[in-house]
Amino acid sequence: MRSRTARKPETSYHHGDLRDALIKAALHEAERGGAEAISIKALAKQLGVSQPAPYRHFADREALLAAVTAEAFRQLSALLREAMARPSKQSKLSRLAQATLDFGLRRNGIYRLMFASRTVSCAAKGSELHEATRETFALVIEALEAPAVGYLRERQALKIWAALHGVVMLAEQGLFTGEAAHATREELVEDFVNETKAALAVAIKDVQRRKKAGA
Amino acid sequence: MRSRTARKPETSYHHGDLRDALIKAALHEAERGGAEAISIKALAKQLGVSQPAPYRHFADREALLAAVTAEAFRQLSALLREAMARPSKQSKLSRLAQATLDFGLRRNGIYRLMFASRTVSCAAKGSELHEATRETFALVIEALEAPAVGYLRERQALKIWAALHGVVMLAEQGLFTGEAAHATREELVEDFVNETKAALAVAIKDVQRRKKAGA
DNA sequence: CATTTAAGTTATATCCTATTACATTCGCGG
DNA sequence: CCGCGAATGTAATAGGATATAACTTAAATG
Repeated sequence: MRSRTARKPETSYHHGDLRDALIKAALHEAERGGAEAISIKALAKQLGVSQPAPYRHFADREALLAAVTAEAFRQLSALLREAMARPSKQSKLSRLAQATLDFGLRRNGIYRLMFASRTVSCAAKGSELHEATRETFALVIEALEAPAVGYLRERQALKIWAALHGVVMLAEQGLFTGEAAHATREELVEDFVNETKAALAVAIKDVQRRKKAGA
Repeated sequence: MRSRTARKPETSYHHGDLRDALIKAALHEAERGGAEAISIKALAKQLGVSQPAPYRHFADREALLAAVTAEAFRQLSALLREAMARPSKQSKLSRLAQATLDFGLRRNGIYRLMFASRTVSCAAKGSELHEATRETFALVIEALEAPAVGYLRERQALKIWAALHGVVMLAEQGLFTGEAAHATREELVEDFVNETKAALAVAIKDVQRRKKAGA
């Protein structure tokens, strides 16, 4: 009766790992319905504990959402890392970009939790969530496969990251379906990838040229 | 006692224009808190009507949100139209882009309602909301100030529109503040604008060249 | 093994959505 | 001008969610 997830179902009374089970179950709920689909009461019932039990682990709903969002970022990071590590003819950046698009569309409820809620912007500087978002963005920079050239590398990372999110957003809005489908989402993403590469190449040459002139 | 908004406060009992008042009040609530901040009960109280009164005008909360979102799109359209009409040294596209960024940051709660909720993607094809979103996107195409060149013009519109939303999203996440502030939001937007113009120019020349070759 | 503490339970308060049945007013045809 | 139907609003109520308080059980640690 305790079971259903049967993590460490032990004797009874104590769940064993309720905190973790809550996050995983919430992530599952959010998959389709986004943040709104996460109900503490429903989660408690699903996991076979009393309704207020989750409050032992999370101060309030917001705290749970923050933890879920952080976990989602870690999952995205893992996915991107895997995509970048995979041998392929395409560039790392291209693989990261397409993987992000895929994640954003497949797991859109979670994606909205990560990028379209106020949870992230409210995250304190040292928080678990803040760290998780920073780590993900670091992967974007890594995917550029470019040396640090002033602030230009970070700037290109910001640009491609922004563009990617925009594509996911518009795709979810249905701007790529029907009559307005003048390009596929993948094509657009590839466009942005190529523009980023071109801009980076120019920036790097520029820096080297300046260095030579100064030397 | 009826008043507070004092629209057409008449005798009593009948509000006069409850539907409209609800939308306006809801928009105001959403300004800071997004969709979650819209409570039918609270709105009813605010407008001095009984709690179930709004249900005479909207089937459920979702229907109200859809109407509010449609109104928000019309307001954005008006803003963009104004920005494009305003005499300026800058291009129409640049003005539209900066105006969108401004709207997205200033009225972020509403912006999230428009672009980060599932309300829009669930809108039926002929619905008020669907039309409002299409009209806004039409303004983006107009801002390109380019002739129709196959599907390429719409494609560029999609790209700049996506990029803009991405910038708003990341800005709201705080990726432009602190150590990661390797560029301002405005700079990034201007970058995207310029890339769009360049790509469009190339596309147009390409089409003309092909036309000449065919003639 | 005793005691402290982490983790869970029952009961309850409050807020919100939504429905049902009833009341009031508006406006239009006779 | 009046009366009747449709639109609009109200009161009462059901049901679900968050959150807190007071109490209980099991684990862990000296």
